[in-house]
Formats: sequence, C-alpha cells, structure tokens
Amino acid sequence: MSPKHSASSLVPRPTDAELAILGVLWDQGPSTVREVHEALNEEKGVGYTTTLKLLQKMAPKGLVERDESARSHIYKARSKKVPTQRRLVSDLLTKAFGGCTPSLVMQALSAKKASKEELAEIRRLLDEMEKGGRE
Amino acid sequence: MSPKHSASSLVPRPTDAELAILGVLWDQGPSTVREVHEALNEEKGVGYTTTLKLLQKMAPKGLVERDESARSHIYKARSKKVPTQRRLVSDLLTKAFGGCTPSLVMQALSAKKASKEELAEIRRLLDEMEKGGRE
DNA sequence: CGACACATACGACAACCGTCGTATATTTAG
DNA sequence: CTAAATATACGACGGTTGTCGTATGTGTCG
Repeated sequence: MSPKHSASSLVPRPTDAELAILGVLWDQGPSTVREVHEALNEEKGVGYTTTLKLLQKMAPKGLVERDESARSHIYKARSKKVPTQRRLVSDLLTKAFGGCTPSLVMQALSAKKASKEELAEIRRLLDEMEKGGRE
Repeated sequence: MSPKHSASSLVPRPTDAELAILGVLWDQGPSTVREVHEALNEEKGVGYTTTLKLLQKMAPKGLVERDESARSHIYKARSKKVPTQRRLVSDLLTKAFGGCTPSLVMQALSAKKASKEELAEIRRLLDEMEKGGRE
C-alpha cells in the first residue's frame, strides 16, 4: 500500500562518467573533489578539473549535493545506489530485451561466470520471490 | 578449442536509437529503410530521413550491412542479437554493479516482476549452469 | 608580509547523437 | 513525354558528454 514506488524520474539517468563518480561516492561516502578524483585515478588518468566539472554539473541535475561550508566542498551522492541500479537494469531490459527478464538473466549469467556461492545466492532470491510475489 | 570468443570489439556499442533499429531488423529480418521506418513509427514518430540517416551511419560502423543491388537498399543486421545483448549486459555489470552478477540479477527481478513461468525458466538455467560450469 | 599550494569557477572545444531539410536521381502513372 | 512519387545523399544544427586550460580566490608556511 505504502507509496514507495515514486521511481522519481526527475533525476536523469547518470552517464558513464557520472556513474563512475557515483560509484566512488557510494563506496567512500561524502568526499571532497580531490578524494573522488584520486579514487578515480587509481584506474584511469583524467585531470582534476575534469572531475571537478563533472561533479559541478551533477549537482544541478540532482545526482549529488554539496556542502560548501568548508573551503573544500563536500559532495554526497543524492541518487541512491540500489534504485539507480534498478533503473539502469530496467532501462536495459526494455530497450534491449523487450522486457523479457529471463533472457536478460541468462545473458548476465553467461557474460560472467558466477561462483557457486553467487549461484546459490540467486537461487535464494528466487525462493524469496516466489514466496512473496504471485502473478 | 574453437576460437569462438572473439568478442569482436571492433563493432561499437549501439546507441539507443541504433538499438531500436537493430531490434526491428532482428525481428523482421533484412528490410528496406521504409520497412524499418514504419515498424519503428508504430511506436514513436520520427521522420523518414532520420531513420535513413541512422541506417547509413550504422553501416560503416559495422552494425548493419546493406545490399544496394535494388533501388531500395536492403539493410541487414550485422551484429547478432544475443552477442549484442550479452555485451550490453556485461557492460552494465561492470559499470554499475562492480561485476557482481547476483546483484544485477536481483535488481532485474525486482525491477519487473517475472511470471511463474519465467521464474521456472531461470531456475532451469541455473541448473544447467551448475551442471556444466564449475568454478 | 609574501610566495606558493590548493580550491573553485567558468569558458571553450572536439566528438557524438538524433533530428531534419533539401537536393538529386530514378521509377512509375497518365 | 511529363509530372508525381519515391529513393538516396548529404549538409546542418541543437544538445550532450567528457575533456581541459585558465582565471581567480583563499589558505599556509617560512
């Protein structure tokens, strides 16, 4: 009953670069530009001002919010991890799989071999799902 | 043994509009621009030359190929459906889920409730997978 | 105090995406 | 044969993305 499914499509879908930044923010929690930049540059080399600009552009979009009270502004993810993931996967589901979930799951499983533990985990999810959700 | 895993990253990842076109081509098989255009316009309204231009741009990228022997050129999907789907889902897996497959599967399942049949289908896939692929 | 490090602001830019208008060639109808 | 219909070619454009250089403000250290 509770109106939990707002889905809130006001926030645009994050681009690849934005998603990378959100990933850092989700991992590390609120961070300065420098912290984000350095976490990002472990992998790939990009200029500091690039990260800065990205974060600046993400704020008005509602993807992050910032606290400017300190000299080094603190950025904080505003779109939460799980809903964002769900949104992205849902998007892919309709655009590339015609809404056919098993097909997507199958491709996901064959794209990267999952460990036994992971397979068991998925099985557990299916049990939960079948118990609760009837169609 | 067989070198099936070329993964062939020469073909770029299709964009949203390109994916919609590929979807039509996958469904209908080789088609003229007009056929693609009209199949597409059942849903959304876009100009004929837009579809044309898209297809023209997709050819040099290797996404489609065309037969110009007839006056109305025939376009044919060059990137196959399943590998493309796998590529897209694999992409999302690394970019948004840190490579954690169960997490992606979970979000997929909660994004759109699957029918009992679909759940059973997925279960069957898991069985196959556990039988064949050991980690 | 003065110089240097560091932070933000912001303009610019090349590449790309989706869109369309228009020009031109070819087929077809009358 | 001429006119309308239909096909492709192609340039252009507005918006977005990711990139950076540079300007400017602000702390800090000796």
